[in-house]
Amino acid sequence: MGGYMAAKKYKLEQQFSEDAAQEAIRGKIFTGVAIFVNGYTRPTAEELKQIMLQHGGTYHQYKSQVTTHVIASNLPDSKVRQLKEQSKVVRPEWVTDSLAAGRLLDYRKYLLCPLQPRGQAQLNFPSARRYVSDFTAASHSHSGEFEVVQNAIQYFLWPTYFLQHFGVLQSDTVGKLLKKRSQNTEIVYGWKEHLKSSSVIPIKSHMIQPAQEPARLASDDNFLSEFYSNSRLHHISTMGAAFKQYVGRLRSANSGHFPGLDRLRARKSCSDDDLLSGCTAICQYPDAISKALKIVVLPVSRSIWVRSMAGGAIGVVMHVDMDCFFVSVGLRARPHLRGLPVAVTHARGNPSAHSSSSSRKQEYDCYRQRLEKKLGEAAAARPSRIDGLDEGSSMSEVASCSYEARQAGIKNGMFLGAALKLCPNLRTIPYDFEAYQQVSYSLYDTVAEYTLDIEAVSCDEMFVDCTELLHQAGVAPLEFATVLRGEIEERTGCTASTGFGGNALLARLATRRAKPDGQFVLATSEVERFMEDIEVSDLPDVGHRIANPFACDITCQTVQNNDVLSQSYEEDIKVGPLTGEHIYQVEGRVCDSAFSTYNETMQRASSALIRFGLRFEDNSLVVHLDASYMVYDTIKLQHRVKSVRSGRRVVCLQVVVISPSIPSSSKKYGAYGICYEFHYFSNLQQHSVKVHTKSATFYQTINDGLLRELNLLPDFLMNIALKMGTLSPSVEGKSFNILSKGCGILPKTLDCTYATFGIIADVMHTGGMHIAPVLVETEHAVVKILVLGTDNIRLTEFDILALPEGHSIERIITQHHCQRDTNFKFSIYIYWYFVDFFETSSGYFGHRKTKMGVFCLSTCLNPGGTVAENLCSVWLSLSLKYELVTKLQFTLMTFTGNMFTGKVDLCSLLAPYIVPCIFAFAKVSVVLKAMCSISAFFHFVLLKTCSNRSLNSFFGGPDNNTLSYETRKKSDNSI
DNA sequence: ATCCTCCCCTAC
DNA sequence: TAAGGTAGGGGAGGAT
Ligand SMILES: Nc1ccn([C@H]2C[C@H](O)[C@@H](COP(=O)(O)OP(=O)(O)OP(=O)(O)O)O2)c(=O)n1
Ligand SMILES: [Mg+2]
Ligand SMILES: [Mg+2]
Repeated sequence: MGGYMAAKKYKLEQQFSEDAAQEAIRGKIFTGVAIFVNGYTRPTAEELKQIMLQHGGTYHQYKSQVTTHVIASNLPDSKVRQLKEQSKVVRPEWVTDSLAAGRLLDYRKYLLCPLQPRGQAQLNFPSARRYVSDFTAASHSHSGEFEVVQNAIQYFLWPTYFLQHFGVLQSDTVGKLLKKRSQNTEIVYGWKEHLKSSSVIPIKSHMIQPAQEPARLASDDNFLSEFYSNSRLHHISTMGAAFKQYVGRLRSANSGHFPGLDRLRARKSCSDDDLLSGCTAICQYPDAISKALKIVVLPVSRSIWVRSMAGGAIGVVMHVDMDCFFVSVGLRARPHLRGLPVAVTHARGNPSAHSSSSSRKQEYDCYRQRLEKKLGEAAAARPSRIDGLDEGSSMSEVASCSYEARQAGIKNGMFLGAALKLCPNLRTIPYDFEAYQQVSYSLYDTVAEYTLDIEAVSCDEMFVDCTELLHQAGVAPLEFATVLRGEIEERTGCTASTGFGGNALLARLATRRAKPDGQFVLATSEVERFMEDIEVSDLPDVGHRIANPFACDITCQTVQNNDVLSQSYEEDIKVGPLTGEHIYQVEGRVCDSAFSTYNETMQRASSALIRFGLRFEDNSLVVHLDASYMVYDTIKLQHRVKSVRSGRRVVCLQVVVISPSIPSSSKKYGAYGICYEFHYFSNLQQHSVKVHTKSATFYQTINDGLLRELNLLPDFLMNIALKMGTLSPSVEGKSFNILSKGCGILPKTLDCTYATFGIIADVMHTGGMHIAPVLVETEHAVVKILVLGTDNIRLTEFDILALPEGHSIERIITQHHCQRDTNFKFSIYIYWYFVDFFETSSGYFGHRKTKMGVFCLSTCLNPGGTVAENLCSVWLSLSLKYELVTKLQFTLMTFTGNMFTGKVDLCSLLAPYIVPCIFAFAKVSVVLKAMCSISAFFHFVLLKTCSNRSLNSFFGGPDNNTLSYETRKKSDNSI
């Protein structure tokens, strides 16, 4: 275990010395050169990076628009084609020879592929202005039938956007090459041949409406619905989102009565002392931290905090997960299979079911190539899912397998063929998605009888904050677990396992120990020992890509050997400070993950893309197919987006293109052999557009834009889809957490450098635990007014303390910045800085960054009032209506940058304290110093339903709050 | 200095 | 036959 950390440390030290070396810049022969290294090279990517850094060049981790040269020693043709032409693909000798020569040599002698086109093709785009206004005009001619889709399509078709962003295709490289390839008869015939023999659903012309007519949904509605109804991944994804929503709905409808609690109370059997020790065993923090917390807390409201923090207890988190979920559900109707190895699959595992076993080998080849494309040469050495499979083996995936099957080594996600090799008498049962959903509802409903402090994870899994519940019911964690699991099994016929811990990560790890059909409490005192048995790869969110460099023994043993090290690290992904901290928990034997149980954000992205079986029969149809499929997706998106309320939007067009060099395609994946995927992004901040999805113009636009301007040969287009992201809840959204990372008007991350602030690091060492010290100088607390557009996009901001007294907010805003005719709303925004210390003595996590603690009141205020009046009204309103804010979540940051989080109820007693406290904070009062001296910062979390109406009634109603006007959008649209 | 964009990665 | 969908976090680096 120490090995990988040694390796990690070595790596970071190298990084640091590189940085130092960079300071002394030598010759600058590579000035203006920006390289990206693709695949294996000699010298290695790491060495090339060094050369670049030391000689004036730039090294890119990923290929980007400004990459001037791609360095590669050996690339498949398809990859060369994929690289855009401006980045000349050259051999690494160009760099080394130039270095040796002391000057930049002509790269053309070092081109990897002589076929590379030289000049940049000029594309003749119509002007953006005309393009958009044409589209708008066409849309308006169908008034009354508009789909109010906040739709990206036209922006993808906006030629200047392509020019700027679509390097790969727009530069004509791939387009031309694809075309060239298609003229190669062998390829074309191969492709057609394949199409005939494959199981692709061919799209017939009669399925397609003429472009002039209003078209319906997807080209082949049957295929789409059939696929979706059989796709397990689609189901679990959809159900996951649905249950997150469901919890929110339960919470809004909650009457405050929890029948489960009464049942628990009735059977209360343990004494208060037992209870207390049961809970504190889980969540007691080291003395130093408990003490520190009390320092913060006690001045605010002694009684509340003392109750919540009895014995230093912060919280008890429970994780619940159904045991082999799909199998358990399936076994309810098949009791005779209980105790046997069982798996849920589509195929029945009958080898004779394959008609042509000869294609199996081809299938495996294809699979291997995919892996290679994804992982590079390393794929060959890595164990893969097709190892040991033969002609008769089924490649149907095992969605879930029973614990008897797991004893044979079978795992979820394996191919059935491989599973049968491990366990020939494995029994397979079919999917039953409806039943899964019903059981899921029962599971959630059961837990919801006890508490609604639930964070849904998936259809079979959730986190539950039990702190309050256990205290109220007076039961110990294990007793609650017994009752709850009994009820779940009774109601669903399936078993669940639960784990308890002081935070979500520990709870999750505890569940793993508890399975199957068990429960496990991970006491604080046990954590260190427990973590000894945890591998890096056992941590959630650490998959093979992140774990690999740490898990690989060879790497660890060869730390001393430069060559081997750099080679084995060459392919590693970068581990940043956050991932590093996450991993550190294993080495440090600590688990103080800042996982929040209350990530109560709304859905912020939505997308749909099938990478299976969807193909086109002939070129003439592809346009219609594209269009209709896109319409399908758009509607699907629209439907979902309506329910999540989009504020800021980023839309992405995904285009799947089959690899031109590999005409033979995978049968398993329904002709999706080896594909390339392109993502084209567009930002819709300023543009809410109505798109008439049924007009002929719509199709024409897609036709022109996608196929002509992308110069994409239809033969190779597999699929296209839309993806909407960065959707943010609007003020009137229900049940939202305004402080969630990346949510709403708050930026996702805020970077400031350590050096910016004159911070005194007065380190306390207490009981072996480093506590972050005095962090904040008083002047670093800031109160701002944020001015937002109606779409929640920030227009401008003002520092309140720097504003003149006595002016109304409205006047300040209009005077300073915004046009009088601009529609806006505003909120008050309070924040302060703190230091994010990382362990530096060991050298592991040397990045020092400050982050920002944020407190935000994103509510409608009175624009006619002065700043002071508004602050006052916020305070009063909150005090009067304290139910609005029901939970206070706080975070304590330790010296190592780890965080402890906790939360307490806000009650009438506390609210009057906490609000002035915050403002005092912002106003640089004594309280600020007191609180900051132990480096805590607070998050307010609006957990309770917070409807627009209730907000308005608190803060004066919408009419007072929003200045009217209307012209901004319009003028933006007519660009 | 911070924001924005694009990408990779992970989980169920 | 088989049905490899999706949301969300992290990281790098250019844009502003
Ligand atoms: N690769 C995977 C993983 C999971 N699932 C589905 C089937 C599982 O039953 C369900 C829940 O996933 P879990 O990770 O909770 O696994 P199980 O519930 O099957 O087993 P466990 O007892 O380990 O929780 O999601 C799937 O289809 N494909
Ligand atoms: Mg499970
Ligand atoms: Mg699960």
